[in-house]
Amino acid sequence: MELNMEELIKQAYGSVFEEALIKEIAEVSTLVEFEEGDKLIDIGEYIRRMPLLLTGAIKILREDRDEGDLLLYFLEKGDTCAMTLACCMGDTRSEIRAIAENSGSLAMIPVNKMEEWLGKYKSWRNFVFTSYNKRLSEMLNAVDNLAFMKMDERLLNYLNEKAKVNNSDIINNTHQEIAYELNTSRVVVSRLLKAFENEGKIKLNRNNIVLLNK
Amino acid sequence: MELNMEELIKQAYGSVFEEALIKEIAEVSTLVEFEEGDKLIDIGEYIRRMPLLLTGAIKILREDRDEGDLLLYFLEKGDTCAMTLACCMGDTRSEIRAIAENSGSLAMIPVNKMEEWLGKYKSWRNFVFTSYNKRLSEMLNAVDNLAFMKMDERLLNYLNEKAKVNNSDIINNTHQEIAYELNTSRVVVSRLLKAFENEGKIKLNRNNIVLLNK
DNA sequence: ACCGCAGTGTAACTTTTGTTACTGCAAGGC
DNA sequence: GCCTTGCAGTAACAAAAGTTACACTGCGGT
Repeated sequence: MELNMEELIKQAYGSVFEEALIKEIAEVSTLVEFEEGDKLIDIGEYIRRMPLLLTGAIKILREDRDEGDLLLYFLEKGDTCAMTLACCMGDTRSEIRAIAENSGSLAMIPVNKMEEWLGKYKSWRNFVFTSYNKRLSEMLNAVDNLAFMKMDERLLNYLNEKAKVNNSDIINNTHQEIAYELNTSRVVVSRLLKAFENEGKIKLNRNNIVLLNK
Repeated sequence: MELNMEELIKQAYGSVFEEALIKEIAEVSTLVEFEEGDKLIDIGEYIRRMPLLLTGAIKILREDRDEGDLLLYFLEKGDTCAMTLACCMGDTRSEIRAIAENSGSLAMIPVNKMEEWLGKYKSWRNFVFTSYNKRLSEMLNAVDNLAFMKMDERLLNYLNEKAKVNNSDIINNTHQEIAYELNTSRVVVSRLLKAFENEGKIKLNRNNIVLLNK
């Protein structure tokens, strides 16, 4: 199962990191493979190693006070989690939950290397800052969704995002699961989905939704 | 008006930066004083100099698609705007608006120094990362507010935050202004405020609100 | 003193979202 | 086959938030 680590990293980060850094990463990191639904990080956990996403997609969730979660954003190939960065650097507990959206793999890097490379590699510094910026930007996007959009628009966005990260127009989720990630109720989701179907935007089946006329 | 720059910086950042760095900052930065209501950064602007807040408070707003804003968070002494960091490093346009909540002052630092210091001073590196982390954390807080709280709770939070940054239990805002920053309507704000008054939480006057029994 | 106006209070109504409850349906296990 | 169970559809109602409309009230300007 141990493929060539260097090749794997190059595929996801070849255009971002310099040769020497890729070699170093390959040396010190361990490969972790995950399956859909795996809980990669939970709220309150300390993070000892920083993950670099090689393949697959991960969803980042924020927990409701009473119950339920809220999807903040997805991570894809070439992403890392800035929340994790925050935890590594600040040595604090995770404020979010990370769950595998589909199967994939990541390289885990020891925290001390992370800091060392900040001084050593300009490309690493750039990567770290770019990651932070991307995450802030996604958070702004999440805020926009919550503050300015009604449920129907949020749901439509959700379906499109989901289709994108899974690279398929078929969404394999129950209404209950969707409701959970949008922090609303199943009945509301069913209602809105039915309306979308009547408008010809989607086709509803048992356990899956097909996006039409993209 | 030109007070001793070094002293000013030391007051706000004495415990964060090392001596040598404070000296350097004092040398290259320019002092900007601002009054309540001054627009410091607007959406779409490029940012050429990075601001360090010395005194006063600044509110950071996100613009609605059609009209109105939404308050994301406040900055206080010792803070900088990570969104600004993002813009400086990434050389992109600002995604947020920054307006002075009250009068104060800031030190403006040329972008190139910022990068130089990243290599030179550990305390600067720490500061930059801490700022990013704080901002991510505040964004999470904004998300929590929007996703999990009803309007009454959001309003109460808003009043408390406002009292804190202005260091006064008297809030000098019209209902209309509050509605604007919470992205709701004046009628809703008046309604909820009246309910708070009936519950003995606040005292309503013309153009100001007094927080009681803290 | 009077006017004008911004700020506030409030009623009445609509829209959006959440809740409860019940129905039917499909797939898998027995 | 039949039962169980999880999923989806829908009605009916409740709560929260947004909208429209209008009245009242201080205050500043003239």
